[in-house]
Amino acid sequence: MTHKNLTIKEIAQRSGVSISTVSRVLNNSPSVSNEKREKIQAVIHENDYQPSMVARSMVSKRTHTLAIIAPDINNPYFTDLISEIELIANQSNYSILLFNTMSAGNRKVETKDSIEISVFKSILEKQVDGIFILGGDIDKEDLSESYLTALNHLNSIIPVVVIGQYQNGVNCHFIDRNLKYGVTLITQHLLSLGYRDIGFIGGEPKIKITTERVKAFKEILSLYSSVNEETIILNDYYAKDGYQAIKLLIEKNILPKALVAMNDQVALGAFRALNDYHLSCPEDIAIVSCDAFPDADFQTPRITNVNQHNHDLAQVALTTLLFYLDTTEILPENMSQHLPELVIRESCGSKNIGGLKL
Amino acid sequence: MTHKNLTIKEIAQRSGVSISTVSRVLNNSPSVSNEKREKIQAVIHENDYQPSMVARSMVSKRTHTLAIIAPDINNPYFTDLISEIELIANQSNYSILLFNTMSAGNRKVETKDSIEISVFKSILEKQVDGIFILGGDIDKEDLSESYLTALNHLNSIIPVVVIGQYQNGVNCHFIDRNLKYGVTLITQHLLSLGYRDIGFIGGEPKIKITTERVKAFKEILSLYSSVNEETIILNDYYAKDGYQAIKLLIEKNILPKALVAMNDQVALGAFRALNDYHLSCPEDIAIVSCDAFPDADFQTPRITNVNQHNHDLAQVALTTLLFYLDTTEILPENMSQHLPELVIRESCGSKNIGGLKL
DNA sequence: CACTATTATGAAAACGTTGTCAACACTTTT
DNA sequence: AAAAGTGTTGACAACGTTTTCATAATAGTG
Repeated sequence: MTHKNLTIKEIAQRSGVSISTVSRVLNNSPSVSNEKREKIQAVIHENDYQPSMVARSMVSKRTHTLAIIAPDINNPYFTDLISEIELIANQSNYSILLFNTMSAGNRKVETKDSIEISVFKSILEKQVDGIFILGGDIDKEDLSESYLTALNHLNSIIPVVVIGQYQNGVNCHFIDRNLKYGVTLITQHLLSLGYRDIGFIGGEPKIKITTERVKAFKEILSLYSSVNEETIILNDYYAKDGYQAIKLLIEKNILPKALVAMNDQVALGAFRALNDYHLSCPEDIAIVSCDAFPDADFQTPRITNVNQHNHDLAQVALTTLLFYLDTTEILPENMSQHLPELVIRESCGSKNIGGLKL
Repeated sequence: MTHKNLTIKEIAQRSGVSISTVSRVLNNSPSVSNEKREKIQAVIHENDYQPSMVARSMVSKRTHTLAIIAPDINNPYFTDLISEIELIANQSNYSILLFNTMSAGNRKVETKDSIEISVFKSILEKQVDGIFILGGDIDKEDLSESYLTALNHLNSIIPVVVIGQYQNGVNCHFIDRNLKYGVTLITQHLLSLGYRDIGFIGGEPKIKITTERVKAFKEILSLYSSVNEETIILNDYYAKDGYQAIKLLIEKNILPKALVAMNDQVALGAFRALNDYHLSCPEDIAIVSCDAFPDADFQTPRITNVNQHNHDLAQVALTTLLFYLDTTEILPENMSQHLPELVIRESCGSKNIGGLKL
């Protein structure tokens, strides 16, 4: 803390030129004599001079910073997205301002005034160039009026890209997650293995990700079998919830032959509960998941799941946002993204049952 | 993007006062007549006016932003720290600029010029008020000369707090992790259960976290038994590495009776490998871990491990950094933090062996 | 050789705040 | 009644850049 960064003025003085000329070499303007350019560059280098982004932002109106709003950065789904966005953003010379709204996860906070709305204020203050919303309030089926106005106001000043399901009345750009396709894929896999008695576990009830998936699940299941509402247990997205779901099904004595879990964590919790009741997957029950997390291939049993290609999602989101940064007012067509991909491992019991066809 | 944020000038005009007066109400200066204050506040509210942090930073030299440099935000250890730091920082009105250096993890990048050094430059540019380094290059046993100068230069301008082991020649403030204590604790537990043939798996070889732990492991083990270097397998911090380690030990036919794993992920990978060889934990071998990750209690077997109380670490780190922000030049005494805590579950086999004492 | 392009340079305004200072209108003190 | 204090207010400099504009120096043209 003894040192301080020099200013362009001091660089100019030490190089014996004007501020303007230094600015020119900083911005690679061609109209500077080689002699002075070299001298200036030498001085810059000697003093480890870094131009102040703050001052630059002052005039350019750009902070080269993007905000990410995520509800729970301890959840692998979000960190996967965040790390991918961060990577690509850095390559395009943008930094990431991270806001963890804690509106999901172990340490979830319930307040009457949404944390997210107050986060919007901070973001406005910070004058980021663009904003990603990865989940949280935006996923609720019943958006509050105040949240909606706050979000639309935000979006009217700074472009917002939401990774999630489209919501009526929200003006932001949505990157759709193709939620239905993934569940359909994996439920179909269970069906094609011969399972008919299939339930669904995990996911918060009034959240779009959950409701959309459950809806798609019921649709496909009802084509081949009947839906038993009792074996659809919605609580939350974590291991404890898979555990609780299994416990409930067993206690009520309605454990089905197969289950679709919201994600790998829920599946993990389910495995644990089964073990505690001396049952095992896939012998006694098949369990698959809609959302792959990093260690699926190391769990016992290895989890049959759907790889949602979140990396790819992040890429599309960033491209979209960068687009809006420059070319205001024009809407791009939906960009391509990889479709969810079924990854067959052990927990579906495909090895045991062995390819019954539909 | 149709709207734009007003400036203080426009607020002043619409309120019929000078810029200075508006600035006074923004900063709660007492010397403003009630009449004008109310008028101005009304105008501010009507227009959703947010003062520009950029302009404020320009004059105050403070951005109210802290940077976090982490090597792999897909690793629960880091997200745990990040989310805790973010939470407390927000409460103190600081925002978090996140830099993921990808110097660890699945997508690790190797370059001749350290990514971290280039991150230092971005950070300098952004003029954050303080910096956290959570891991990465700083943990290397042999720090490169260029990294060291870059880091010390950075720290001479912006205060840096490192969560990690002290390094000679680095001037930053270090928050020590008490690494030794945790391994000692858990190794002692194995010893007290009667195990003598104990190995160690996981962790990158030339990284301080690893070397410190292995050293402590050897120290305590050698008091009661002999150390077999062959059963110490250092590769990396992830599930694949636990898997690989077990595979190696089995192939060389030197699988010990118990293993200390670097962290829960390594343990998970080890469980998986055992299963593939039709062995099981803890019946055939006990496996415990030095670093707890969220789902330890849902794995099969439930993992006996050490809770390092990382939350607490984050708290200390933030307090330290905030201290340096205001009171330059003075060193605070080490703040208290929770000691690592042994959590006995199943994977140590304590239930089977049942309390042999040392 | 005068006249116009072209290139290199610096002065000064602008960005949106805060902070210092002076000025004004009142009170209060002497 | 003059002096001194107190509470409100606005003008203006400052923060570190970029950008616009004018100008000086050089080269190219008829």
